[in-house]
Amino acid sequence: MVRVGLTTERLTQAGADLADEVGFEHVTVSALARRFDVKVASLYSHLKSSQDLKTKIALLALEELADRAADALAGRSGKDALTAFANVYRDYAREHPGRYAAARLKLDPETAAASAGVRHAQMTRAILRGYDLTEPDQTHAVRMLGSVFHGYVSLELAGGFSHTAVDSQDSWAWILDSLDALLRNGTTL
Amino acid sequence: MVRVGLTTERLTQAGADLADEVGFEHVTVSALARRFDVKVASLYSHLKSSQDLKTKIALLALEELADRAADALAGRSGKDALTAFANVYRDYAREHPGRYAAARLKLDPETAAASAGVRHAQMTRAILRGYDLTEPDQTHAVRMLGSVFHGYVSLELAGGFSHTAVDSQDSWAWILDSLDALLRNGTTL
DNA sequence: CAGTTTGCCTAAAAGAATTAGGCAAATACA
DNA sequence: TGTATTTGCCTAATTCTTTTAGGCAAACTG
Repeated sequence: MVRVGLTTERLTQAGADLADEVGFEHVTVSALARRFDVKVASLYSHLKSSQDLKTKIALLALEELADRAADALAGRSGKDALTAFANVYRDYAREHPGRYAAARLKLDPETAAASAGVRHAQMTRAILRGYDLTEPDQTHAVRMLGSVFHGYVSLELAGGFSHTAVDSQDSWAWILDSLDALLRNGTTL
Repeated sequence: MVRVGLTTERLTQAGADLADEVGFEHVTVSALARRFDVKVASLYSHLKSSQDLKTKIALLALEELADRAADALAGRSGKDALTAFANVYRDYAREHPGRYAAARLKLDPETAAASAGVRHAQMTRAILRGYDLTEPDQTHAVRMLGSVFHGYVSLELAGGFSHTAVDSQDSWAWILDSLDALLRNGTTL
């Protein structure tokens, strides 16, 4: 009976990889056990439940995403920062569709408050400091940016933009131009 | 052995109701059978599989949403149309969170092409006719509107906007104002 | 009212989640 | 180094969900 060396971290990582391969909705404790070639019950020393596994994958994805975003924002401001930030989301979702789906999991309020989700909000506000917005407009703008980024990425991932001849990359650039213009003009449009 | 009168339509309807009550991800053939007080196997005369049920709920939701949107658009144009259309999405998602989640299910291309999803795209284009956009800008704008509506609604539903003092309704209005202004100004921002 | 269709059933297999309790490997400690 | 303790992974069992096969009776067809 050789010990494989399971830990919560390794399980979470492998679960995230599994999500990218088969889709987050198909991540299961059984499949994860198979991947480590151990019995299912063995995972329950490290994970409370199937839901717990999903939550841990979500938190991992949020961390990774926040780390990448922080990297991308370093030394940038204005439209440059906006674009870099937006591309982090889009690129991450394309590279890691399962992890991205996990990041969209609805977390209970305490878990969400302790997650990297708060860093995301902070970074969005940091970007908006490059534009001239005061409250409550800044909050409105935070929400708008979050909506556009998440909405675009998730529609694109679902294949929603593959029917038309127009290239998705062009639409993305156009949208970022538009958002930048919008924010520069403040509320006086 | 009294016959309950199961039909695919009744099952789909009840499945949609169930989704609104317990969440689309918790919709199961077993739960649906329980609701009709019949044995699980009985549903398989009307449904091919669990996936089939989910797809049918998704198609139902897309139809309902398109019907509401068509109603809302009748006799409106410009910002009035834009606002009415956007509110249909948001209101539907708030009234029927399970159905809305179902409508976001990834459908295989043929199913999607035969679904009410195409009406949604057509209506979005109809709204944009009230603004002065030519291709490919119109396509970019279609994608942007879709992203914002879907993104906002899904973030709001996930509770993402409940942490701040700023009212979600105000942000929504601000965003619609911004989009209208953006589209009115064309690409010359 | 006989014949056919068909709706809901029982039965059964297989995958997935979860808990309880056990044995052996790793670690601690004398 | 040998013993004691912890702990990692196991077997076993329960429950729930999905899905298929085959049967009987109710509802239409004539």
